Amino acid sequence: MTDLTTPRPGAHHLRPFNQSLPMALLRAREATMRRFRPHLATRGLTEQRWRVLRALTSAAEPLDVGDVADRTFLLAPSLSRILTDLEGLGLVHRAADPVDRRRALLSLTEDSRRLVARVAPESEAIYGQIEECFGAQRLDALLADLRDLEDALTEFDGGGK
Amino acid sequence: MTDLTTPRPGAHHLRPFNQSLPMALLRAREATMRRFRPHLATRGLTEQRWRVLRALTSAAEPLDVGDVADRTFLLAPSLSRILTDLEGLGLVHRAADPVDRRRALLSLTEDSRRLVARVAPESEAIYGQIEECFGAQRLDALLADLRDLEDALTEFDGGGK
DNA sequence: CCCATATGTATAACATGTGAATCAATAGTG
DNA sequence: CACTATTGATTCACATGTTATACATATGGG
Repeated sequence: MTDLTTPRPGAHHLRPFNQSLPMALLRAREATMRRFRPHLATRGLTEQRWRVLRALTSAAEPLDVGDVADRTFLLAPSLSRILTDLEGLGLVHRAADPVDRRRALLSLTEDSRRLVARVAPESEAIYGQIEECFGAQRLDALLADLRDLEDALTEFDGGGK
Repeated sequence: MTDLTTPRPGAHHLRPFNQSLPMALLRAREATMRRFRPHLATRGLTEQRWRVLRALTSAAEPLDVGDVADRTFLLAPSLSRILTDLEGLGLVHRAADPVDRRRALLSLTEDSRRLVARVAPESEAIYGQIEECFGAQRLDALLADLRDLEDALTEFDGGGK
């Protein structure tokens, strides 16, 4: 039987790449999102739009674009387009910060609050199914490991960015 | 102290979404890929192109497009574009399957074998750094958990797709 | 006050993700 | 053999990811 895991001298070795970390994370995420996407789609929401609404929902004060970018893990160009769309749909209100007019202060509209109130329970129900499938305690442990991994990898990247 | 984790009756509950599984997976993956992307970029490779080359490298026989899609976890439209690019760069050879002329059989060129031979060791070195940061055993455990999660979530999706 | 620099957003350009539609070739059926 | 359904692959349309760039406003010296 051929050994696929041990490097042979003189030959470059590549681990079977189903087992590579980036692929594993990608596959796990895709399996997870497959549960949520159809549900969000029925409300005209994409995953990213939903993330923006959630970030604004959980904030007491209006947030500027940079705040939302950090919390949603969206890059500025993507976020800029998404905000334009959400504003067009009447789900987000944009206003210039009176103190620093470079900043745009973002807040939810009444429509979007109602939308969030409808979507949130269904979304939590799906999350509950996932906890049930995988085990709530295991899921918590996995989340902790993922955070540790992120911290370990980010630590030496220069910290700031 | 405000309880942020228990749903209150009458109010929809949303878990603080840094703690949500999709976000955790996204962040962990991004932290990981930040390590690999600059390295691949110096060779003119994107993450996805590299996945295609790896899939073909690890296969003994030429693969058809569907095989590569499954192994790389790329969707057909993305893969189709990437193959066009890779063919244009002289890194992949496309030939019609003589038996079933719908299929395109894909194989590496000599150029791409040389490229893989140069990139693979550097890529493995980065992987080694990650193992060092996080701990090799912990990493293995994490990979196993991720696979379990994927299996648990996929089990009831209808199996086939 | 003027300038150079830094910072917050937005745009541009290209590659990929995602779902739907298309097209060619094959397989099944009568 | 003709007709239809299915399959492998591509193309289309649109949203997002990613990097580099542009633009406006602020900030900190001279």
